[in-house]
Amino acid sequence: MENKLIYYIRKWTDITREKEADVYKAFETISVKKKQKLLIPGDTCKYIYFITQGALRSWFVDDKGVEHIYQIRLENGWISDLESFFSQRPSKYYIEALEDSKLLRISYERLEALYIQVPSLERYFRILFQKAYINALERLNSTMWESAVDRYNNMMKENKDIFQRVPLVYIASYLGITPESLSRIRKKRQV
Amino acid sequence: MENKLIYYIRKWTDITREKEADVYKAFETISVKKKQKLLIPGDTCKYIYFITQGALRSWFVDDKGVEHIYQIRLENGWISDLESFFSQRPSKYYIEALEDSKLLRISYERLEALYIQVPSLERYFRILFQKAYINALERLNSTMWESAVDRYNNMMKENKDIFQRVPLVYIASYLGITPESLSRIRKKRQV
DNA sequence: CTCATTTCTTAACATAGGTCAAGTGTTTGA
DNA sequence: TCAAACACTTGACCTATGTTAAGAAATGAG
Repeated sequence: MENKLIYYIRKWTDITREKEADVYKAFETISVKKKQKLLIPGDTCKYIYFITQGALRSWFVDDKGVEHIYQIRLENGWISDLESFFSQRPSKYYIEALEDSKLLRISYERLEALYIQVPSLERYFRILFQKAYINALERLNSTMWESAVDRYNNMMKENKDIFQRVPLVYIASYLGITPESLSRIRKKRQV
Repeated sequence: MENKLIYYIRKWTDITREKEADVYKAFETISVKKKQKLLIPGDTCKYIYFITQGALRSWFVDDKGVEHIYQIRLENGWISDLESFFSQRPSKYYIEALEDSKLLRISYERLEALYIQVPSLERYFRILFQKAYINALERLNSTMWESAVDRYNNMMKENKDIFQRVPLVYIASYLGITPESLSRIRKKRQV
């Protein structure tokens, strides 16, 4: 199998070849063009997406009309609005491709059925959310207590690939600062 | 059963009375006095704790010696350092009781065994972490994009009980501001 | 009941990062 | 292929929140 999804499930759980096939069959492959939107506010998020190739971002627009990016994801990551997906209620987020991308998607009903058919999947997602939660708390601590410069440096260290592929405006927003500030930080660094 | 843990598991999963008993037996009940510590930096977090009564906080100390609170939890919540617990590596956090409290605790090995014995528990924790992750992202967005005043007002609306039971110094840190700032915010409000 | 400690408030001053405005490259799509 | 849209930078100025320092109020242990 050419994608990493099955690879990760296999890594974290005991799963039979047969069940792997069930999982694989439950996902649909889709291709999206750069700038194509997978979700807009008001719509309910029908799918969660595993990225096999490409890059996507997710953001919301505040009352003043300013965009705030809360996720940037590359291949082998998941993207969705989980709150909308799991509650099956309208989302406040956009999801859009930053590059032409290839995705695996699964719907809410299909996933619920699959949890029952393949209990290892429940374990996989338990571990996935556990890690995601720990990461989110780390990002929270860093946003609350580190300076913009430190956050920039950390991201440079840990997600260098994102800087090569994603416009700085989006990275600035993801870091919680303005593009102007990011520009100044980068200027200082080079000296 | 007098505590809410089984209640929540029952609410989110299909679990038999027999398996409920297995879960119940796997947890130990402990009592802690106000100011008693359950975890200090350098130690590995041996347990996750479900609070049946009381209040606890968790924090870390930065290189300048400043305390940063990242969790405040009341009864019917969980508290732990998940990163240390799941990796079984040393923690950088403190956990301490803010009031005399009663807790249910389970060790890493015991929990891993219980997942196998009671698959519904895997589902319970999958849903728990899913919700926790969604909350952490909400808190992140609010920290990044809302003013301290808005964060204070939201917390007042959603966690009024915490204000009645926890010193403001801790709440300020949890909100990502100094006690002085919180004091100013509260003063303005009353006018 | 009382002294020590903890918690909270206030004020003067400092600063990181935001805002506004303008300008220069660089893609992109008709 | 060339205008329009996007991406990035720079500078002058502004503001929310931090820092430092002090004191008042509340709480708690002996």
